[in-house]
Amino acid sequence: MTAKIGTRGQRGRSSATGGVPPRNIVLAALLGTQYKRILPKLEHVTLRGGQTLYRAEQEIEHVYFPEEAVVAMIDSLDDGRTVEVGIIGREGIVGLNIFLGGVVTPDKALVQLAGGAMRMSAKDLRTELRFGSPLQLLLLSYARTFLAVISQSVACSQHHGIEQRVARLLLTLDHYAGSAEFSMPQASIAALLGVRRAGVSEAASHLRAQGLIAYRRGLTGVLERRDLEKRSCECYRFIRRQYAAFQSDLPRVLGRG
Amino acid sequence: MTAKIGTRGQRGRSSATGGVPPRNIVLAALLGTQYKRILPKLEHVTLRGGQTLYRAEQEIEHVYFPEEAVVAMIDSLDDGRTVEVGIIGREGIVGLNIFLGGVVTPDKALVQLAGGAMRMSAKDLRTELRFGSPLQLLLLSYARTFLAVISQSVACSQHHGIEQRVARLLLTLDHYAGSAEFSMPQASIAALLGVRRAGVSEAASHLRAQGLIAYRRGLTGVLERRDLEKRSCECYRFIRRQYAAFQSDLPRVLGRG
DNA sequence: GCTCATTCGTGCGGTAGCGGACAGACTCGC
DNA sequence: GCGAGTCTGTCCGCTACCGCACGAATGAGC
Repeated sequence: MTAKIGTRGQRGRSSATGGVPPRNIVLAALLGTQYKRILPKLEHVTLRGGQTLYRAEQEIEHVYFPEEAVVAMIDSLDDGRTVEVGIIGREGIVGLNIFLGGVVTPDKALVQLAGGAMRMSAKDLRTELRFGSPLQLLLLSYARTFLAVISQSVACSQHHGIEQRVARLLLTLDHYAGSAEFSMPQASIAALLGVRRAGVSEAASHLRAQGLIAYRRGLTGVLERRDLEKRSCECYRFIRRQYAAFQSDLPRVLGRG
Repeated sequence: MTAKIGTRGQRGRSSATGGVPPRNIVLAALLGTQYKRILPKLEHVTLRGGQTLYRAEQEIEHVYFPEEAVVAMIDSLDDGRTVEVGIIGREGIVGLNIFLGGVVTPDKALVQLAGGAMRMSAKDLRTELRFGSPLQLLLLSYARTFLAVISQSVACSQHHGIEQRVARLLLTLDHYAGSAEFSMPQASIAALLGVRRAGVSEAASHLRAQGLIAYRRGLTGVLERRDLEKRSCECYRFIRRQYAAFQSDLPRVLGRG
């Protein structure tokens, strides 16, 4: 039952100085259009797990284009209870609100899985957006995707049980994780789902008993994606479909950039 | 206990042919900029309660700028269970996805309170957006507001009880309703919150017992806003704050249109 | 090898909300 | 005035999850 859990793998990181194609797919989509111009404004950073990128209601300084890193957008209530409203990996952008004309973020952004990301200052992004076209359209399209995903999250937290949601989350993290295992203690899962850690414990041990996942002391891995998807709620597939549509729609969106 | 509930009031409606300032605040914000040009493309319609404006995954034909009408965006799961992800009245727009470059809507749009709305064809909106500036910025800002609201909805459905959420919903409807009472059977409330009607029945009779609301046979009215707000979750205030910020931010947003 | 912080399993009583169901009350149409 | 349809109140057993709490296992640091 401890299969596959051991030393964690970490892939090499790309350089910001060109040559290597960007790992973040939003940036990759800009290859051949704006990418060369914005490249100097991009900076490569390594995000640590647990790092807070944004605090709620605070001014945003940078937008992030994750590579291996995975970031959660988290909404906190007055009494301190939390819930995740979106998981962002190499298919997305952290800092959508800047693009949407805002200055602050309503949510907290917390790094879930350590790894590399490219970032750009909010100021540069605003300047860049004046040049308009490709980046603008891309971000509009991403906003649409994100809106659909978060909308599904409302239904998910209303109607789906803990075990299904744990399965969904682990599938999502596994999808973005560069390695077979990733660091994710049950307490973090509980905070993301907005439930008790004890509830996560029960769900996780149940999934482990069926051989779908493996974990020990915060190191978690998905063993059987297919079967785990069956245990997950429809939301995982829904979200994947949204991101797939986002990507396959890019040619149309950027068509006459 | 049946105070104030009787014949329902309905205010007069504005004409699309100019003169009268628009009742939808997004349109109103365009006065002096784009409004005159887009006016001929706007059409006044009266929306019936229960009317479906969009079905999920269906192509959007019109965007709506509600006046007295109130529309709910509803997410449905495979098993038919539903939940509301946003209530849109005269402060908003139905059809954000078109603006965001989409063609279809992920959610269903269902008219909750009958009333007037202006509408524009999706095609005209797309054309209009090419001219850019004011409308574009306005919609970006609205998208940001909507994102914050829906994000709070996730936390709300995860952490708040039925009674609090019923209070929140009724406050919201009352805010948009032109009349003191509005038509809203418990079954509809239950569908919006994604809970059993029986649960709504208990919550509502509890609130009524305290004299905060009144209702009979689908006709509901808020009697004591202040006290009802205390019974509601923080989400109501949060949402009001977002919309207030949206409005007070309009000068900045449109500043150099 | 021992210590200590972290992580995980588990148990208990309590509760909110579920699914299903039914009866009473009201209202509209005829 | 009557029947049909709608809306609301309520009841049942049941499950999922809560809040709280404690002990055991693990692994990292010394």
